[in-house]
Amino acid sequence: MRAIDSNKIDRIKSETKILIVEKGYHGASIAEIAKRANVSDGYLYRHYKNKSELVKDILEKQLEQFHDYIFKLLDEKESVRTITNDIVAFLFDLTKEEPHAITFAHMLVYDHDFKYPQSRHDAIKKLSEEILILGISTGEFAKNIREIDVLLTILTIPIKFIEYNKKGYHQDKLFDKEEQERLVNICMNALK
Amino acid sequence: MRAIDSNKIDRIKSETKILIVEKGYHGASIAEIAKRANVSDGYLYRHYKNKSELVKDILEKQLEQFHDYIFKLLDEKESVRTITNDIVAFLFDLTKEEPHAITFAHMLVYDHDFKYPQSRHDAIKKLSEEILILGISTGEFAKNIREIDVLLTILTIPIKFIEYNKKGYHQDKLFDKEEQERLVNICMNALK
Amino acid sequence: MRAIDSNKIDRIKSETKILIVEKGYHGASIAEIAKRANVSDGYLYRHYKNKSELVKDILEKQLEQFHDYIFKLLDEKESVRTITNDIVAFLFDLTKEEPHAITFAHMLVYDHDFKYPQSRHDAIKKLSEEILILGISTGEFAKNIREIDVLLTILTIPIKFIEYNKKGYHQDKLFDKEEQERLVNICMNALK
Amino acid sequence: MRAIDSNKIDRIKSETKILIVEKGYHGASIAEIAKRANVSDGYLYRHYKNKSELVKDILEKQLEQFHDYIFKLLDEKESVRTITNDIVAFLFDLTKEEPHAITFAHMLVYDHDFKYPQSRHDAIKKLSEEILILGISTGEFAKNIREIDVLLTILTIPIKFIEYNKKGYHQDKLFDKEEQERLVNICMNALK
DNA sequence: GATGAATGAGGCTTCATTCAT
DNA sequence: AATGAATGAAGCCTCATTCAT
Repeated sequence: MRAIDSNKIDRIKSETKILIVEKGYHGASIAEIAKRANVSDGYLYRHYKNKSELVKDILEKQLEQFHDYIFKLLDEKESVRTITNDIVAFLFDLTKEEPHAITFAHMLVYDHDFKYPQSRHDAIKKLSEEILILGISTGEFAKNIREIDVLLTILTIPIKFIEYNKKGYHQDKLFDKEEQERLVNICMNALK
Repeated sequence: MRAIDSNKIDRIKSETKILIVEKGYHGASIAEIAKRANVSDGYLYRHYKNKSELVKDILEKQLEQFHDYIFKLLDEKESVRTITNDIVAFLFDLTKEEPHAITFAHMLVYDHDFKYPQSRHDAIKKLSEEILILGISTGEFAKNIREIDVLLTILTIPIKFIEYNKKGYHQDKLFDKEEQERLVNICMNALK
Repeated sequence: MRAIDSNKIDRIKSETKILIVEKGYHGASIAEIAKRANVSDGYLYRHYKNKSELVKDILEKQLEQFHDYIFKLLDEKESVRTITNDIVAFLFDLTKEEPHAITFAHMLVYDHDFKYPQSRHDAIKKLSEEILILGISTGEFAKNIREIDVLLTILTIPIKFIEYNKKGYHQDKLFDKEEQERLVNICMNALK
Repeated sequence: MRAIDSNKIDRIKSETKILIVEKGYHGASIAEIAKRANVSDGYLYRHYKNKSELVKDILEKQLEQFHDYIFKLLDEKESVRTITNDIVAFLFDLTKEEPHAITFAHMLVYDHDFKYPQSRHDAIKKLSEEILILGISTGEFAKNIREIDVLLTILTIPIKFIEYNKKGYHQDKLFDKEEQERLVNICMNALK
């Protein structure tokens, strides 16, 4: 990766992600990130105000990519089921490519050392809202379903599924089509 | 000779919880915990080997209480629905009494600086297992439901519901009977 | 020892010696000394101003016993050789009874955390002086021998011999008559 | 970019030596060493893993220099007397240049807080061994002389002589040729 | 633009000592 | 008289950040 990617910033981002998953936000020192990225400690501060901003940038982009993908699905698809199915597929694929991606996000959401971006909070609210509207209009959701229920199921269950797997609960089948289908069913049933 | 002032230890535990919720594990310094608890810095180390042990003790007891409660429900109740209902009620009550309790646990589960207790991991696995067996036997669960699905729904959705509320998603109605019923329905439908 | 010796102070002294040899002056904490001596932490401070005084008292008494023994020899004996022989015998016997006694003294003489007693400094000076006078008068010493040479040989070599043995230099023969004789010869030859 | 200021490290080493002689290993705090060396507290840790390593490095180099010098003498000289003479001269010169050098070493040898380097232990054993062989072959030593006797005399007496002088025993003449000769005679006579 | 030497605030922890009981 | 609960000063060390080169 270092050989191919001559871009220092990319190397920094990549090593930061890895190190944070390995050692947590605090355990990931600037010195070690810089060393692994083959960059000087000071270089980092020419692009980011501080450690927190670096990490926020990485996380924000990862979440943005996820949220944008769902917004795009909402533009294209006409049923919540297909959207849910695509979300699960997206997350399964992401995990296959970057096994730590979801853990990375999880670790930071509850770390007070850097602030969770407001923009992502807003995006999640908007997504839940739009999915709710769609689900009601297509009749896939019961009448008393609310935004938070969408958040609790479609946007939480697939992510938690991946995390629990990594943590050693349930390891028979890994992220295949059958699991994917079961997850989608669980989510859709939940909101029916 | 003076008797051990058990208030002091209680104050330490209480302030530790609050401070960790406010500032995270790292942000919660021994010095500030001691100051808020009106106790000397060194006092803490007469009762706990170190910061990590103090926090682990608090967390473990809280989780143990929760898990034991569910084990008791499993002994007494005969349907998953009533158990789920009681779990939600328990968590709502806990949150009313100690608004930070669940956030506190969340913050630590993903912190690398101290190890999540294996005993709790095991307890959660056993709980999912037993609830699954009950749900299958009563016909409340579909045939293809697995342990992890129980974990993802009954043991995750109510907790996440409370967390998302605290974080400002959906704040109209707080933890009343109506919400409780809706959550139970979502969980039971999910696994049907 | 504890059962026989009901005297708390003696138990404290004894455990202090052992612990200092095991862990050094700093490593020997009041808490552990008190625990081993089966006495409360505070008890100690009813008899000694502080840790340093406790240790000084123990050391001083041990050195005093040694020095007084030599003064007595000087009163009784008429040759340096017999005195030297008795000194070596005394130190060998002491080491057999209390293997750590000499190490204990060595550890403290160079520890700045407590002051070496002036009285012992004076005693050593006086001893060297008197032995020198005797050696010159008996013709056992050369004319150019001085106090410090007595100190360097008769009062240093036997002690260092025991220490070096404990530290693992030369372990064939332990503190027997043959070794004793050799040491005495070395000292006497040195000053001839 | 700045080059490493080797003066700083030298200053640290120098002040560490002085402070340890003044106050002992424990009494010499990192904070005071840094302050006296006009360096930040943390600076030290960019060059040494911890306090113990810093001190060990200083001590080891000093002892190594001394031992290497003696090994060199053994290669070149053909009598123990000339070697002993050179050892005493070396130590006298060292003390004139660095009055604390020998005290510094003494203080650490008996301190439990940091381990005496095994390499130095081995070197001393080897030195005693080689000097013994030479002394026997030249007829300078009696037949019953052993390694430990060499250690007790040639390698101990000159050092102790300097220490006792610093401590105020015998201060008339300081480290001149006459004293040197007397010390050599004492050592050589001892082993004859 | 880039480096990496150097800083120093702040964290955790220990333990001799005090004093209420 | 004796205890041992409680204190808090002081120590070691880490690491994000700065800035001279």
